[in-house]
Amino acid sequence: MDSREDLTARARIRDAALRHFGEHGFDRATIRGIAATAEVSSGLVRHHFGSKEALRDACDAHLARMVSEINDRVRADPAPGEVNYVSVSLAAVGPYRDYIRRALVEGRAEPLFDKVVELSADWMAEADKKRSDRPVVTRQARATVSTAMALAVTMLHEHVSRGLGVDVFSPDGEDLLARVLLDLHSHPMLSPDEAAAMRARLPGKPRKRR
Amino acid sequence: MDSREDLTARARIRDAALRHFGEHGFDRATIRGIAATAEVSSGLVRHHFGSKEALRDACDAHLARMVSEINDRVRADPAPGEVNYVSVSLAAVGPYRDYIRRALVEGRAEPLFDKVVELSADWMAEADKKRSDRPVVTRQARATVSTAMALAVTMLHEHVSRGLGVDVFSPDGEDLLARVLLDLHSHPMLSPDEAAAMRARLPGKPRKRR
DNA sequence: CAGCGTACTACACATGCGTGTAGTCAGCTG
DNA sequence: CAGCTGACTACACGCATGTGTAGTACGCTG
Repeated sequence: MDSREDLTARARIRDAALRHFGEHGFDRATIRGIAATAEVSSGLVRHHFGSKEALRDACDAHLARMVSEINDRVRADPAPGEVNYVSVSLAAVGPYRDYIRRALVEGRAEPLFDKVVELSADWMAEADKKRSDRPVVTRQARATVSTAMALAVTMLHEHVSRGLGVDVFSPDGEDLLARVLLDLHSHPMLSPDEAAAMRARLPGKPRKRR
Repeated sequence: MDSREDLTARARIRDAALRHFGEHGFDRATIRGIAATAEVSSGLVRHHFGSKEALRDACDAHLARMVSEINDRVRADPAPGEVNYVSVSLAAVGPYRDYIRRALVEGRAEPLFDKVVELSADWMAEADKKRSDRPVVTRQARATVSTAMALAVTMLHEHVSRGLGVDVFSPDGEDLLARVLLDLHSHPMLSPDEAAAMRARLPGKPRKRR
């Protein structure tokens, strides 16, 4: 098998950029380095993408397409018991993990985040059916925060790995993480009364559903 | 009041660096820019800190000191009903927020993260007393993941703000966020049986407490 | 074959940046 | 006063990097 994997030069450049941006960050990554990885001249990078920023935009766009595909796949398959399907799906993207992490933290990759929120909201809609009390905040709001939390482990994987004593991206780490998440997600930190009491102590007027 | 705030040049440089690193990131921030903000020559930056990386190390160290102080203060004051004291404390640091965010995501600022985990573990020890079943994973592990989750909103604040429709760092945003967190933390995503079922379906041998 | 557009390369340019050097000035010590 | 040390500045060097330009090879179309 050819090391260039039969991809067009343009695609090879994009993939190399994804890797370099992910590994070193946008600033430290160099067009020359990307070109070398893609086995093309640095001029060709400019020829195809125009500028470094445009190259990153192309990477973002490519990522958005891939996330759409994953999204459709997950949506097609009910995948019932998957708590942290979010992390799983993202981890599955493998080499793109670092890129995604940076993109998310820098506030880019909106479609990615929003798609995952959608998914989360769907799942939450199911869960809400079994719920006795009426939520005081939108499902959208809950899904958003919940998504951010689900992504936290990936975002802070160095620290989480250190705290757990295992690399969270290793099989052992994933296993332990799953057990921790199961525990956290099945044991509320607050009882309903505690929550109500604290909500009552919140400053400002009681907020209506938005 | 003097705009230079009566700080020594060294301190002004450090503070300026904190701001610049936070706003633009380590790479995009320039020693010259930092020097300008601190109203000193770029040479003095080198004189005091030796190199750009050493300057960042000094920032990290300064941050660690501040976090220690916050840590002690929080520990001294029982601060009973504070769910998201983590975010609160960090948000309180204000101008350092962006710096902290980057440091955490880049895997630096270990003392910061670990201190917060400690705090979280303390809180969790209290909560565990009211718990009927015996956790299958360490408190340390739960505290770690829980801390990462608590930090998620700050890490991904752009996306969370977009999802909530309010800037999470504005008063309105903080209020809404508190309500969302109260809801999420008082309603488990999984029932104990569901969790048990899913745990049973996990691959690998059942893991002992570590 | 002529003409032409596209993929692609080699190379030069300009610039911003971290760093290194030399030197000034104030304050302290003997 | 002489001598020294440390805070501080001005300035130049070298280098990496994004970008711009000129040119080549190849395939298509008439």
